[in-house]
Amino acid sequence: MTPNTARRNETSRRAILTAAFDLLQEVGYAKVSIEGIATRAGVGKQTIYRWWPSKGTVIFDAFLLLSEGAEGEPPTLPDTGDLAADLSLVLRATVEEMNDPRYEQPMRALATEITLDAELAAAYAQRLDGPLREAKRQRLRSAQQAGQLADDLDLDVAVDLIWGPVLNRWLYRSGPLTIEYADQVVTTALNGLRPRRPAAQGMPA
Amino acid sequence: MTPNTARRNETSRRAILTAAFDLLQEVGYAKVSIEGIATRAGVGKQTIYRWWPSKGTVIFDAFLLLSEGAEGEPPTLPDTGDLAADLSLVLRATVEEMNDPRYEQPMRALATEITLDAELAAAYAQRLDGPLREAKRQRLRSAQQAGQLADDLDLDVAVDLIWGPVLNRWLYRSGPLTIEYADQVVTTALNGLRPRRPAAQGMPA
Amino acid sequence: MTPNTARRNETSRRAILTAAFDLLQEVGYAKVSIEGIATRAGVGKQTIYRWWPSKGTVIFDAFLLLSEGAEGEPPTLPDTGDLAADLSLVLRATVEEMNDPRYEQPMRALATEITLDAELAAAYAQRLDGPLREAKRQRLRSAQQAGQLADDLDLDVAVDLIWGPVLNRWLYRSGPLTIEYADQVVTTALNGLRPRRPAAQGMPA
Amino acid sequence: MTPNTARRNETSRRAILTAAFDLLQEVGYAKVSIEGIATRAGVGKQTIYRWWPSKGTVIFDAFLLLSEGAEGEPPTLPDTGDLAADLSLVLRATVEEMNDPRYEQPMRALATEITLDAELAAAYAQRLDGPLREAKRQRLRSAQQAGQLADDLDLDVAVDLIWGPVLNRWLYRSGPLTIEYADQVVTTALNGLRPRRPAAQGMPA
DNA sequence: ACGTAATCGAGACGGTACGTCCTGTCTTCAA
DNA sequence: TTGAAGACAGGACGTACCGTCTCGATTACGT
Repeated sequence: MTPNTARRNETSRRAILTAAFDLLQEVGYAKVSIEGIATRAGVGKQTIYRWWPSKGTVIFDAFLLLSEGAEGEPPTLPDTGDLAADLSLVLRATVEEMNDPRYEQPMRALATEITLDAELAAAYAQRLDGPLREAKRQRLRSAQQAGQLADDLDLDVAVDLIWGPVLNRWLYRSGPLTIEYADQVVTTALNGLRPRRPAAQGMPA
Repeated sequence: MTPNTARRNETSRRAILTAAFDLLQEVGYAKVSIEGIATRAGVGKQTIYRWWPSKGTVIFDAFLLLSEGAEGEPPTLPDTGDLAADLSLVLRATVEEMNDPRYEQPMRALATEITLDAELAAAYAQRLDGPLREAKRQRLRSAQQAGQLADDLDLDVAVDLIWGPVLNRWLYRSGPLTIEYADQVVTTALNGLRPRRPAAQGMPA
Repeated sequence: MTPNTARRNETSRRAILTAAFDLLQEVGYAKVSIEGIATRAGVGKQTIYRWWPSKGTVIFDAFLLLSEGAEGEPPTLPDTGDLAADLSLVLRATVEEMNDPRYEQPMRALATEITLDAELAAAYAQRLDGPLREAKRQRLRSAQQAGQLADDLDLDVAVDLIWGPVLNRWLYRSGPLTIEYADQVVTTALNGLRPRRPAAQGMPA
Repeated sequence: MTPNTARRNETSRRAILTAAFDLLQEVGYAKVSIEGIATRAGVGKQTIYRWWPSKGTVIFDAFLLLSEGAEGEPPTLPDTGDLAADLSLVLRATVEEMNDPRYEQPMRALATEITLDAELAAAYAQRLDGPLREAKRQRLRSAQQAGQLADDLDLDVAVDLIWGPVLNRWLYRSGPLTIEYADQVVTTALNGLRPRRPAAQGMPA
């Protein structure tokens, strides 16, 4: 039933994923069709249907292909000891990527597919977001061990608190997604909404 | 050119929006078509195309119809003086709505449309999310004035910090969306990620 | 279920049938597709599928359209009193039509469809061949009444005996299909295979 | 270039031809595909494409295989001296074969291919119909020499006159194909359409 | 109250894409 | 080297919808 992966044509695979990504960028998610991807990739439609069950999985794999180059070495976040600065650096980069016209359309397409398809969401959580999220958690853990974060802090919640607002503002376009906003999120998340006595801030590393 | 709204058939309008919402719930966004909505509503296709420019706006209006009942009195958040408790109450309700099978599919459909269509996102920000967001801001402002929140806090960032993680976890299914999670987000957002001297908690500055 | 014939677009109908006939002639039956007919006719595929259940019925109707001009007055065979001459005239015309490159491919296509589809064969017998066959029968009946044909002759068998060999030689290409052959068939059918005393032949009209 | 016939796998060849014939019978010409034949025969597609240039030639060879058993001794028609009786016998058998559900679909498929493909028609005339037609001619020649048929009779025309009507009625389903019809054709062909003095019948010239 | 003009349900139309089946070619691997 | 297996580019299938259009039949106005 499942086709023999061993015989798979790697050239066609890459052509399909590249075509899919490029088309997303050029014409936008709504106008991308399997037929269009096949034509652009110089491939028969059946070759797509043989290996991918849905348009969403093609898009997903297109992103996987992008990140394949960096495979081997798992991603890490910078760790200078200054947590706020490190987080700011990373979050600013995220914001810039989200504003990059080359990635915006494809990323929105991926987000859409994940929103609608639970299976894809699981795959995303495991294969695309997984390593990155682990790096984020790791950076926070390091800070926690240095006494810069609360001992009882749930690191997953912490990650959500920092990256959630940014991702959300991007998806819903609920406001300008700027570097300043990123910094505000970092600061506010670190300090909390409540008033804070100055003495409590800026503990030495 | 623009159709005369005065002559619009209100019965058809409601039938279309109800049919759209019901179909989203029953068959999911991907399988909902204008044609299907028209048939289900017992309406000609042209009647839809005459009044709505896209499927997304139909879905949007279907949500507007839902919230029409509560029109007149703008929404407010509870204000018992205990900010954490009030936020927890509201966020728990949000979580429960997101987990309600009656609303999940339609809400995901709306989120999808907003993600892909900037115009729709603006309409959403203004007409659907606007009043609610103002209520959230208002509750926080009230707390701020009572000295429970930092003076220099940007209330929009604060709203994002509280609701962003939840909305995000729901969209991406990046983890279980429970009442406990809602509470954790509230607590962590209020206190911040940094260690906080116990004495400093819940005390006016 | 059946579409409303009243709303049918007559222009499209003629374009489809003309395109079908022309394509048969130009590229041959095997390479004619519904898709090709639709494109050539400048018509959506659905417009063909809406009104015709199969490629065969389209081809059939294309022939019907051709003979629509002559509708009204039923066809008749010439009746000069000289049966052999009249039959020869008609059969020669048939042979020439079969050898006409404009009609050969379409006629072979129609023959093929009739061979494979009993329903189409019935439609052919009734609507396309029917009037013509009646005319043939009528000419023979006239001769029979004039004492030129056997009293107990079954006219349907007689028609088959004259036209069957020609049609068959055309279909199977079992030999050259010439005017001489047509005449031979007429003479042989009229006289029979058996030897015939000269006196029996050439009865005065 | 041309595959080496010596190395050909006879088992596969028979499996293919048998599968083709069986499929024609079971699902009809329109639904038979090379792919289907290969699967049914337990054979790779390439094995078919290697040895046959078209679906028509496969079908043709399937019929050849059927008549292979009788190879060696060329077919003959019965010759009791009573021509009418002998022809009736043979034509009745033909009619029965045409009405046999086991052969009808395959024979229609073969007829279709011959109608559309001149090369195949030539192969048919030579290899499948050839010997049989020669037998028919031979029987008539024998009768002619016995003075039962006209001296100047063209035997090919005579064969067409007898078998043409039957084959035609079968292909076009223009009427019931019965034993009675077969007999009528024989009688009418022998006697001709013209009136015949009773005394002249069955008498040597 | 009455024409008249817009809206309505209905659905045909030219199209695009779907997901499937098949064609004829090619490659891989076992015998 | 042949053959079974099956991937490949490509073309057509028959279906579902798109957004536009045309058809009467209401329907609500403005006179």
